[in-house]
Amino acid sequence: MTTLSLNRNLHQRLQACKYLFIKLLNFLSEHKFGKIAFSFYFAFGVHVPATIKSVAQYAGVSIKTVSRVINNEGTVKPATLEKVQEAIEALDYKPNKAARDLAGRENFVLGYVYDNPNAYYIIDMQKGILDECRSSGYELLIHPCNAASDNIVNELVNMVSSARLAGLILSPPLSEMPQVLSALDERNICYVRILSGSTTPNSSLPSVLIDDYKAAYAITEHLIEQGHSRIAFISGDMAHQSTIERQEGYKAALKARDIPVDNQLILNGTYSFETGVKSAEKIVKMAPTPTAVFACNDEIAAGTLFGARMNGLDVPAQLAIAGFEDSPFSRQTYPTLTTAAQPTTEIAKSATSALIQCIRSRKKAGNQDAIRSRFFTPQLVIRQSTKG
Amino acid sequence: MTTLSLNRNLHQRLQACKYLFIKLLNFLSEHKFGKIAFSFYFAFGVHVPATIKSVAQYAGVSIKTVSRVINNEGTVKPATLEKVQEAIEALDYKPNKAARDLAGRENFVLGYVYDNPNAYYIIDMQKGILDECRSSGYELLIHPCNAASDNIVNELVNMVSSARLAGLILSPPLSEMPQVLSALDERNICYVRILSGSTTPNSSLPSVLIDDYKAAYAITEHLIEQGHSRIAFISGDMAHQSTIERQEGYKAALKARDIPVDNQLILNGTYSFETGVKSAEKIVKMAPTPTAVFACNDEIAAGTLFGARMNGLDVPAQLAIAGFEDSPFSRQTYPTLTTAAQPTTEIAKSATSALIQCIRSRKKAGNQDAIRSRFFTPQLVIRQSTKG
DNA sequence: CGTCAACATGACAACGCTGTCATTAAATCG
DNA sequence: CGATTTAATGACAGCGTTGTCATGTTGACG
Repeated sequence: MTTLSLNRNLHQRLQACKYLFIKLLNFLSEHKFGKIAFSFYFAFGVHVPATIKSVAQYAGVSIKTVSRVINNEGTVKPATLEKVQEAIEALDYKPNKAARDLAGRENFVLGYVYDNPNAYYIIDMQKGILDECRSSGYELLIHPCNAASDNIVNELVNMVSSARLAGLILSPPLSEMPQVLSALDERNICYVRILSGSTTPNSSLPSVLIDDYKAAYAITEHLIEQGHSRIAFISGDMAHQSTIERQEGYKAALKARDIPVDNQLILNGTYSFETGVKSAEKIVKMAPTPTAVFACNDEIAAGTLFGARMNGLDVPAQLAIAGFEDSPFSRQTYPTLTTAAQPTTEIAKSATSALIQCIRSRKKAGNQDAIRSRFFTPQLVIRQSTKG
Repeated sequence: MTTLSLNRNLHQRLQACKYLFIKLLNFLSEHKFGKIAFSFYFAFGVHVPATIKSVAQYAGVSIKTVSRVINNEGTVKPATLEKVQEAIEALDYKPNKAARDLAGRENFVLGYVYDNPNAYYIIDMQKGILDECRSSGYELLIHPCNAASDNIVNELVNMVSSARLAGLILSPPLSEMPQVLSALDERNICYVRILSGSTTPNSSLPSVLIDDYKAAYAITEHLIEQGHSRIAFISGDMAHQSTIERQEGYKAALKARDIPVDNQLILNGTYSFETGVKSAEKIVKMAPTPTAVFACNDEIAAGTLFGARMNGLDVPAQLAIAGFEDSPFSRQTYPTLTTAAQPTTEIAKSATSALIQCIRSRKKAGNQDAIRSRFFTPQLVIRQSTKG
């Protein structure tokens, strides 16, 4: 046997040597270097990141105690805590996410799922989520998808299980799809919803509510104050609750001023530039022509502006246009667009922190803090497109 | 001792029971259920994902062989391979990323680092990268950052080491910053660069090259063909190589038609709407007034359009405007903008696949496939803003 | 039909952390 | 101030992979 193994090919022999050598180095480092910052440079200039073990050794405690410190378990004596924190600092220790994920039940990864053609919105959302993630040690998996796909429920569930996600951030329209929500509930998956509305949904999970109704009311009110009474409304996708809320706000504001709601002035569409263009063409043909348009978002509004101009209409003199969302390009049309600004990055942060809180409270069975919704109301921003 | 431990608090006792119970269940599942699809539902409806172990057992091989199959190591007999693949299918096995990351040297995570205010570009890039990642089992970490920050090099290096990234995708301007590149090289970090140029950079790492020069040449040529000879050029940030390439292309096209390059017609700026607005104001004051403008990107072009209109100029009759990039909003201005279209999503895919290939070839020391650059040339898209 | 590569496969120790439970130190109480 | 609870800490076994090395197995060759 031994003679045979001596005849094995050179490659394997060399590997064996290397292996032994590494063991030797590890042994030496463990027994000789004591309080030296392992994290710097090792023999051969190989960077060896600090591990929980080296921190424990440096601080003179067990690895479990270090684990307690980094997980904020709270059952560590102040003196010990300080020692450990010093060690962490000194060694520039960063917990290995893979190891934590493997050892623990859930991964420190959140998923952001969206189906939204608005690039600016997505970028702002990502920014807010990332900010919050970084300060809590979570990572973010982004997942653009097609909400209309038949397979969307499976797709999401698979993603959660295969990436072992700790939780999901859902923005509209996914946050408003019952089949998605119930599938997640069934599998006990944590999620936070960002959605349109003003009342807390009946759910044990957190939500961030955007009061589109109130903002749409304010926009409509503003148009009325500018002297308009024939105000057209261009809807986005009816699958988005926001469309409905905005329409309701529009109607309510009209009613409050005793202006009858004329259903012919309400045009259906999607959240797209094209909808705006097409709607503008319909609007110019109406008689009497509306003097103002409230478009469900800035993209539609920009399209409407485009269409109005193609038809030789002056904005705002002949047609006032208001959008919604405060996309950068609402400032980049001529004239600039009146709109409602929502603090997207703030909303994202708020949602993310709610989600993380929810995940944490789930881990500790007892600690069922009341889940509270958070509320935001987009603010009216008056620009050139409605100011005669 | 024993009596003492019997008096321990109830909580700990219960946990001990639970622990034993789980062990029992595991034991049973291992010794009784043989070829049953463990992955479905376990006692108590708890979903237990298949592991490499269950696959091995199902297929009647060792876990190492399964590992060989999922890593495509190629040293598995066809018959065995098939057995294992069947087992994987049957159990719906998905390798646990955390475990792979922990056991292996590098994580299956790529980083996309960017500092770019153009939301559409970022979204398209993300989409392409994600597509490629999904089909190769990688994950994506996105990292928006500030390239002008003093600390940018440290920030990136820290990110790579703390998330144990396998590689980085760099888009401009980060892909063109020597200090960033050399820091990454020093630490032997794999990256792929997307950058402006037409010649392969001197590097052992892959690049994706965008031939801005050629595209800018084409745009300028188009303007000349429309009868323009006084063509202003509005630069983006000079820190972007693309700005320089585009300017060079512009100059070369002029020279080729014997039109002298007038440096007064070249305006400096940043890749922003504001730059366009301000430049338009300077342009209308020039005498003789330029009849065409080539803006370094669509955002500047949109700003120029805005500024021109503010000054009562008709586009394209009095001033033709061309942009660059084919952002969606180049289609959403009135008139629509002539521009150069780059297939951003394709570029992202190409870059990502190059990176993954590079990472793989690094793992196997011998397999040094030649690193080849990939080339893209943005294509001229003629729209209303330059067509009298 | 023994010999010896080359090929195929397996046993087992890492990887760095958290969960479980045992143990020790500190606090509380009768 | 000893008994007993409670707080703090530690020892150690996983978690699901991959890397290392050893051990079959096969096939070509003399």
